[in-house]
Amino acid sequence: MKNTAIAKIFQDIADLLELKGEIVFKIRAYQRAARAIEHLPREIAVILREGGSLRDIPGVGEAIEKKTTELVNTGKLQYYEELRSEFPPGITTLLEVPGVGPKTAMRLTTELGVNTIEDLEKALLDGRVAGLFRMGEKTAENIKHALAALRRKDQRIPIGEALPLVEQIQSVLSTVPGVKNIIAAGSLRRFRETVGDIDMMGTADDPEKVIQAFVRLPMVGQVLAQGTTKATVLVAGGLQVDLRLVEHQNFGSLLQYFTGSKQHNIALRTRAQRQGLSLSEYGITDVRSGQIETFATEEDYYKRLGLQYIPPELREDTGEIEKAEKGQLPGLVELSDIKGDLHAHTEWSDGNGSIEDMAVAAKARGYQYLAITDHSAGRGIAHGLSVERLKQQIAEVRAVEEKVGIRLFTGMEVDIRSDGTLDAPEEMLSQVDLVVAAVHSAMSQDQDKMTQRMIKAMESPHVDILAHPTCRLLGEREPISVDIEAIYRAALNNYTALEINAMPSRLDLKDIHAYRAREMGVKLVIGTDSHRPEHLGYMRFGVGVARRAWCRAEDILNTMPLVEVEAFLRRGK
DNA sequence: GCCGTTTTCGGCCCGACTGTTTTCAGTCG
Repeated sequence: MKNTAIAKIFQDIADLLELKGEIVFKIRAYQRAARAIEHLPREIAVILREGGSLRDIPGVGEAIEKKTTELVNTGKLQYYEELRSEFPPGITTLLEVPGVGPKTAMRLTTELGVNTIEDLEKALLDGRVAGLFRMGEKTAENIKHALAALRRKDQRIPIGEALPLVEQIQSVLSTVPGVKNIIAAGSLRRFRETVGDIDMMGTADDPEKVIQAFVRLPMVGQVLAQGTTKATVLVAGGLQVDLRLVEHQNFGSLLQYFTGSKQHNIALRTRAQRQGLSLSEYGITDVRSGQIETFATEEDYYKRLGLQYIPPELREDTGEIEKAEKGQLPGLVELSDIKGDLHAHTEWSDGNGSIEDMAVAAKARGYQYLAITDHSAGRGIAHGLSVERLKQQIAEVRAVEEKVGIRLFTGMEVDIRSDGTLDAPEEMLSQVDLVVAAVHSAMSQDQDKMTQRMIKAMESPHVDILAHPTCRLLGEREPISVDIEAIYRAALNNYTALEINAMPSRLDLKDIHAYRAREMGVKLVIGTDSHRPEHLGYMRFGVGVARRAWCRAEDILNTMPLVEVEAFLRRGK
């Protein structure tokens, strides 16, 4: 059983216990464990198989360890089955409706026989909800709206769409006179791969003016609320954007609060409590004296708590606070550390720019090198390179290299066939500086076959990089089924770098995978898989993933200067 | 149910909003 499935069950248990009216602390314990398991960089099944302990996972104690073990070993959990049988099936879906909490859900079920979203809709329409004791027209109306919004709302949107939107908003609002800061907090600032909504914060001399400019932005579809310091709007696709203006001296505490994650903040407050401090979005209060200290910057805020500054990408309550206490947080890789891109396409296969276009764009980014890795001739891939065309391409790469003045690596992105062989003859593979291998077909193979297939490819003496290792497309295609730990080991044994593919639709490896790979000592590389010159800008998305994986510059191959990358390519695997 | 330079027992994050009350429960982030 996968971690995601285990986490889902514990979250479900928390919901059911909430409906049951259990004490909140027990409910929180299950929620915390669910989140911790969801974010775990290793599969629990693997940890157990290797005789490891689950008690190291924060929030997992004796009872939850036992239940997790039962789930992994039998695929079922007695406790969960019994708990579920106490309620009508589907009742927890009611909790997904904003405004409906456990108390309301239970009353809907017991007093109105409402068990599903459809039942709820009917009960709202015929006025039964409004007729409940301590409920009224207004409450029913609010639930009706929330339900409509829930249906309309698209899934969480990829960070690749959200970030450019935020930057548009920033660029307009920062021109309003008197604006000092405008920044997105929340999951976007933590660089999660998808975001549910956008929380923006700022400081300004005249907040009202900024709010007015905000609600008049061209991308705003509907204004939900507008006050003097706060406004909420919907933009295209139903995405909600909040803007909140605050006093300058409070900016640090507020930014910290709204950046989250919730789990990080809870852990932080629990710790502060032991020091006699109480944390809130307004600052840090000394419980005994009642004195509140405010903070203009997050750096000062963390410092006051006796902690190293914790970068937003690490704020997930996965051990960052303990490390910050000891001053042991790693210095994370920055976009400015990147010295080149080792995965790019041109019009020689399915790309949209010439070799020169790509080289010029790479040079403009300050890169020392760029690899041209067009597709091999394999089935399903447009305009793959033949032996003859590759020869011509190499000649052109060399000419452009001379002309533009940037080191260009000749290369190929070669398809890994279903049996693990490479879709290019030896005479091609041996001619290029760098080979990127990737799965593009037969993605539904079973786990054993897929794992063997990829390992076989990595064992080829020519393969330098395994690209987008899990082949997922965010919101579109599930990852392939593969023993990911075996892939890490094979990468290590065969001196193959694993790619963090920076295309916003891929982000593959994802954060927790990259975390574990790094921990095992695997060399990672961030590649944009660019198909046109401006795609080189995707690099920042890959860097975001790497930072969430706690990567330092030295963990990433393409932060290395040219000579070291050349040494890597000559490593004689 | 978890956890410990207060504790193996007794605690457990913080504040705001809303609607329906007549002092607050429920929900949210």
